[in-house]
Amino acid sequence: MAAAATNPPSTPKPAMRDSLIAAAFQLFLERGYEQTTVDDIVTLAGVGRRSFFRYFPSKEDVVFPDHEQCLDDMTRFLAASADSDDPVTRVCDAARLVMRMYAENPTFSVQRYRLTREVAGLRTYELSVVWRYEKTLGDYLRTRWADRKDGTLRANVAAAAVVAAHNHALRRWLRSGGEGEPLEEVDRALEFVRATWSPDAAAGTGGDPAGEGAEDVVVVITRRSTPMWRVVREVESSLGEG
Amino acid sequence: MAAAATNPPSTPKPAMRDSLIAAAFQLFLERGYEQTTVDDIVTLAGVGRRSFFRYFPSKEDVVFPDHEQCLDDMTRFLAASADSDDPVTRVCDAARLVMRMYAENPTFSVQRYRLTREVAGLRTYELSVVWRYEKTLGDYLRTRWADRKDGTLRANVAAAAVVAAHNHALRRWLRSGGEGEPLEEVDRALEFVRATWSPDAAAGTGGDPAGEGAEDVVVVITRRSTPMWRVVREVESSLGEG
DNA sequence: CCTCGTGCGGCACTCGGTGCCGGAATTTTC
DNA sequence: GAAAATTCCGGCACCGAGTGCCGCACGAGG
Repeated sequence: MAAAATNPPSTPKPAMRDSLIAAAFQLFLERGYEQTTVDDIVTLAGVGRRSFFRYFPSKEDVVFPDHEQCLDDMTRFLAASADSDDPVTRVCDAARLVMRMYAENPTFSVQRYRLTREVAGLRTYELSVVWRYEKTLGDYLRTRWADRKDGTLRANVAAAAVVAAHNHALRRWLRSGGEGEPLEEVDRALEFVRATWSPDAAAGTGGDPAGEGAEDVVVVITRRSTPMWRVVREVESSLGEG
Repeated sequence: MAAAATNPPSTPKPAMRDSLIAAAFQLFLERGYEQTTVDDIVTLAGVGRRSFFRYFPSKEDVVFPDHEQCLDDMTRFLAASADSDDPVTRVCDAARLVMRMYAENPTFSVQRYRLTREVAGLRTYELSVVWRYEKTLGDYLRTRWADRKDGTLRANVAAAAVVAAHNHALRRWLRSGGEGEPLEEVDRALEFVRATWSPDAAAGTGGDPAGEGAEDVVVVITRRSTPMWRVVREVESSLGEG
């Protein structure tokens, strides 16, 4: 809440926190989550029990040590968006942030996935985290569609759809053990959502906000039922703007 | 799971369970959820502490005493569906079941809503319940769209959209204090989802027997430098083949 | 009358989580 | 460079949720 005000350049890196995470996962993986007590963790880490709860509000939090930061990044990313951006596209890019974070440490992500699949308590905790992401996306869409008819309904449903598509790709990748390129999978899934949500015609320069150089490629998504002249007109006007 | 095999006609009605629910809500409403201990509840109900956990696995469960039954109803409802039914429509009807259950006891639902809004622990518990509904809907859609391209992705996203629309209407109604007709609101919201998901099919008619739709969305990727007439020719020939 | 199954209450215990305090380390200030 | 203040850490004591176990009362059946 009121913890870190300025630390985008480099994290102070508290050593004790990392050692607690390491000790916790070592024990979780070798004897299971519920079979490991907090006392076991702090004994292995060589610190006091009280210090554990200084860095992690609960035992579950040690399993998801980076989500708080990622949620922060997403909030800032959405806050830094311009009014000219397409809201749905922006939200999809925000979801990509989460996937990127998982992809940074594949082995860690897969290990955690195994844990969350087996332990019911961790699953519900993960649900609460996912809910915060969805709420963040929904809040952004709500403000962008404030003047629109059924704006909040549209925002809620769209946020849920984006989260579902992201999780679909994420889980597929995690189930495969971290093989393949997860970013491509999530792009496919999100493009599917975007296609069903801007059905008349969506055209623009390809994804990845940070990636330069691909200005040349144009992606067009439409439906069979849309008349060809409408597609052409939409594409031409979109190209004209760029 | 393996508890009740046959009790659709009439519930055996354990008296102690109901008295525990009544005592719990009385205390929750007058001094708050976290300020009420299980000992307080069983003292007011005049039963032993051990009996509380016989009927409710956790303190949170007493707040949602009917969801287990409702989830059971939904599962049976979906299992009893015919292959001729439109999957999306069927799932929307299943979501209506949940709304109906809330609408049966408006005051109770509103009181519970107030609690879940304030207490974080109850919110996450509710999330886990909602997740089970979403999973049930998703499993049904997955089997119905097993042969379809991107069937599981489509199922996951559609289930999430239906749940989001349902929750949107539900929360609006709960926030209003239980005024108005909740079923109408949820119908509107679900129709919105159905419109964005089966746009070709008109509302009401069973339509679209699971054949069309998957290949409805067309994705075209090309370059800026490609002449428009080549793009059009390519798209038209590609559509002709399909 | 005895027995067996069941539902309930009453412990005693584990473990997650918190408040509080004292001490050590580190930084600030003169 | 020493004293003072702040921060960080460990060690309690404590609360409350949840569980295992045992004993007891009650009703059904031989």
